[in-house]
Amino acid sequence: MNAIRTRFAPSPTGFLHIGGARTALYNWAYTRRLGGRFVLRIEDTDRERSTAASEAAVLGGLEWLGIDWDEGPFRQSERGELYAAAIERLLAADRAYRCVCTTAEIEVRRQATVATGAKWTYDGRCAAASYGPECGPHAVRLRVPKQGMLGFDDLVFGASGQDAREIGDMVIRRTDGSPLYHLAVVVDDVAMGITHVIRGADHLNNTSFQLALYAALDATPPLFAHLPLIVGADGKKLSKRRDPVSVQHFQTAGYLPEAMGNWLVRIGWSHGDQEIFSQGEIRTLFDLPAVQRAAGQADPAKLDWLNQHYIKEMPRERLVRELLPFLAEAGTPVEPSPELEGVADLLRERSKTLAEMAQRARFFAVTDTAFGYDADAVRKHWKAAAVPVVKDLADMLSLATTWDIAAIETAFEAVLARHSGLALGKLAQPVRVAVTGLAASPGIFETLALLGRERSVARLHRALAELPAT
RNA sequence: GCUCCCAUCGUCUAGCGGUCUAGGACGUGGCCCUCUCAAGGCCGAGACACGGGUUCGAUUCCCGUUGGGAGCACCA
Repeated sequence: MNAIRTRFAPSPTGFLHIGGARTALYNWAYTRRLGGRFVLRIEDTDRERSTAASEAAVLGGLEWLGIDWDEGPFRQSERGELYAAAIERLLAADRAYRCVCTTAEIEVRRQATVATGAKWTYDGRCAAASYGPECGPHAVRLRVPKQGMLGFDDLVFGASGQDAREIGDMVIRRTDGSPLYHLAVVVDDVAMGITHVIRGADHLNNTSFQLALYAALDATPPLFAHLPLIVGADGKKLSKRRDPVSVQHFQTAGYLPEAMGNWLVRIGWSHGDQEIFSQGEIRTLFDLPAVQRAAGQADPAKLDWLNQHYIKEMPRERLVRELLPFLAEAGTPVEPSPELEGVADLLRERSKTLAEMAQRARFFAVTDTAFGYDADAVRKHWKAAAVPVVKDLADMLSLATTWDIAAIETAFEAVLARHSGLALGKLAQPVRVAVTGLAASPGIFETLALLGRERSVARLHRALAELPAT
């Protein structure tokens, strides 16, 4: 049996959309599992809306997600002769004809038809006229069968298709000579030997017309698999305005590509009760029959959970590498160090995103004099009664000969005992405020250990000198 | 409006006639742990849209209703 061939065919009209990303992921996974070839094709026939920058954004998004392709990217804007030749062939075989109706004329007739409550399809006025190339400005229309069923067996939706007479003779070449989307798609899919077309369900209704195109081109249609759409949090179509839709948005917000892929693959697909899928599992387990038919909502909270899961599992070195740009972005650039790795380790259980982690790492990345104190934290924990205790601790720590968690804990215990068995919390919280400026942070011993003796003591002294006790 | 599609907890889903007092996960409420925040553990609330059939038996099959979605271009 021959290897399957699939394709992902985005329009570079913005950034990589999460719906498109999922379509690409499904195509990729399906193809990889079956050992086929995955083709990337840029549908940029709409030159108004297509830019090199957005094409780069789409490609970059795919690469970030770990989706690789075997052929392409091909650009439809570079394949015009192919479409022109196909249209000429259809014309020569009388499977298409020239139409001199203007859009204004058609609009009048369309209105009249719609007014009767009927569905409009082109009325075939030019169908029998046999206009030649010299008929003046004209479009080209495909002769679509007027009876019978243009049906297919969708790999996800099952028996699909519609009555041929619902379709009408569609334009395949504009008056300006440019080919229409459907023509270009079908010609390309035939030329590229695509065996499985896996795409969004918004194309389900278009498929019948494309089937007519395959027939007119004497080509065997591929198998089709339509994917339910991803809808917004309100159940409505994703809106660029309301919903975060671009993959790049999530990337810059500090989400990991594996979390993104895991999130997307589970919207509309499942494998029993399994929730966590590595990239490798996706490509060995994904299959079309398990794809859902109902549109699914993208739940950001689930993404957060997934992202934290992958942050918790990530090897220390890579975590730091991923975190670095976010630290710089947060205004606290810092060089990699064993201490930073330690900070990342403490923070991985407390961060949903890398951006959040960078914020939490601020206490470590910021210089000892540049960081500020959270007013609420100071008011709540920097009590007059605590000041002498903190002072004691600062003295004790400044004399410490070893600096590790055990030594710091011992110092705390000694100070606490000296102050008639004060609870640890009464000391830990003011120290936390002095050293991080915040009421919440990783464990206080760990925090001090990573900060080092110099910085810890300096911050305690600074707080003692500057903070108003209440 | 017309054509097509879809319908299990708030969300993603398991379920492919009896195994369902409907399972899991996220989220959510409570408890435990605890120097804070998390993480973690335990417990809880939470759904088969509705109405008809078919069947000994429907979450599962069929038909309506309702609700949602998509498509109806010389856009892609």
